[in-house]
Amino acid sequence: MTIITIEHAGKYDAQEVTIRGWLYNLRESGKLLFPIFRDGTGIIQGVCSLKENPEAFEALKGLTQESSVIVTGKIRAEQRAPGGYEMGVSKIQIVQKVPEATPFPIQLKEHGVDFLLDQRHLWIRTPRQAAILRIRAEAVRAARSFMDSQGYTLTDAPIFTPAACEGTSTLFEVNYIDDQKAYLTQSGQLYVEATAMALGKVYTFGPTFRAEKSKTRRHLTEFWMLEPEAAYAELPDMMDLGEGLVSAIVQSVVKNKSRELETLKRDVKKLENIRPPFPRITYEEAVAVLQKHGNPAKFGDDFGGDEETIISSAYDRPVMVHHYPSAIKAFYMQPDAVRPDLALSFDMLAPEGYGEIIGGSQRIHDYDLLIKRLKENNLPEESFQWYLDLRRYGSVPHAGFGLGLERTVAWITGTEHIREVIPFPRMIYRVYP
RNA sequence: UCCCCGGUAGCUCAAUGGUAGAGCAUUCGGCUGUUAACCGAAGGGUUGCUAGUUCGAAUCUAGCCCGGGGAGCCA
Repeated sequence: MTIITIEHAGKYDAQEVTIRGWLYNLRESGKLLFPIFRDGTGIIQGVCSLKENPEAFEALKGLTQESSVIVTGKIRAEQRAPGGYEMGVSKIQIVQKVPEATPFPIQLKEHGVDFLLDQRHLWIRTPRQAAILRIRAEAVRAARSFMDSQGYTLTDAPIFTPAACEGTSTLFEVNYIDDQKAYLTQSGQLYVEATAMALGKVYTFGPTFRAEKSKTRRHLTEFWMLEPEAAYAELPDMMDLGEGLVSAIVQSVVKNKSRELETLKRDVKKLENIRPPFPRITYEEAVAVLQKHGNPAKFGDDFGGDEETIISSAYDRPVMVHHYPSAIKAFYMQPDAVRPDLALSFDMLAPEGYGEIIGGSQRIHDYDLLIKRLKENNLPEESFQWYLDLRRYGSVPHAGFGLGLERTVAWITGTEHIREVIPFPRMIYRVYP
């Protein structure tokens, strides 16, 4: 018997096949049953009549939602079935029946966020969540593939770090061995600067941790970040790389995950536009745009969610804002040669109000300037000795950025909150399941 | 840390000072083309916790607990 996945059911019209999955729903109509099966790749309606298949009918009748089943039957085109195909069930094997006393908690109806997050391990079985996770996987695959194609080498940064990478955000402290303290990384950037001096063009892609007490739809305490870094690269090189990377991710999802985008009812037209070149405006131009919209922003302010939305909604693709004031940016960013009060930095803002998905910059490569900035920011010089070494031994101009995977996937999938685009979100006050 | 909102049956919600209810889910019965099927019946409650006001509190007050949205910070 041919075992198939539901996504390919249409190719087996009029053939008898076997599907291994779960009972998604069951409608009973007297001597006729309409089970809906899912197998992770999609859902398909089955039909089973008492008259034609009494054995299968009795096994299926009253079966509980999410019971695991192996079903065999003939696939046929059927207008009345969701998806256009249905299976005439002739044989069913129940792998495990969900007990009536403990029915599957997630019904085919609206549920509250709190409940769903407590049931996250089961919530991911629903078609919408499964589609999002498949798109996330495609985004990761496309991102790696693009970086590799551009000659970047993956050099993973450590997750345990001795001290703050940027000195600003709150860190998760962990007990290391023998009473030593260590911290969970909040960015692989400093390490990737080191590997860039070793290998030229590199990136790291892994989880990062922020103990900030942020409670917004754009924040997780554990999220994934892709951080390229290239020796001899300058700010415009990174803006080129960023728009190439984001375009590659989006186009790859559009091309290979159209079924999932359809499940999510995402407007694909908006994604098809996402191709280079992306608009680029300076920070000062962005402030002028904000003021024109009646926003009280002035030079020297950092942008919040409202500001990002105003700026990004003027474009149909991500916009890159560059040359922010040094005062509101990280200590390691290289000042502009002509306007030393501005940093060679850029943020990429996603359309439709999804906010910042990339933050990047050219890094300070001069030893004395870096020392000065460490002091200005009250950062302990001794913790940064290895980082300063990079400026002692053949320092070169270099640049990089960090791309937030969840924010990018939230935008691509049109998901309201980024907690839905990671299998098990870690948020302030929520580390279960 | 601050501001706002919420917590009633397994789930989604109603009841605004006077007997705690509906739909879904579960159980039982009915139905041969259902689309979160439908129809009939049953079981299911320490109204987040504590104290107070009151003849009487899900409802009013205070404190606490647990969530959600946003700000700041950031990806």
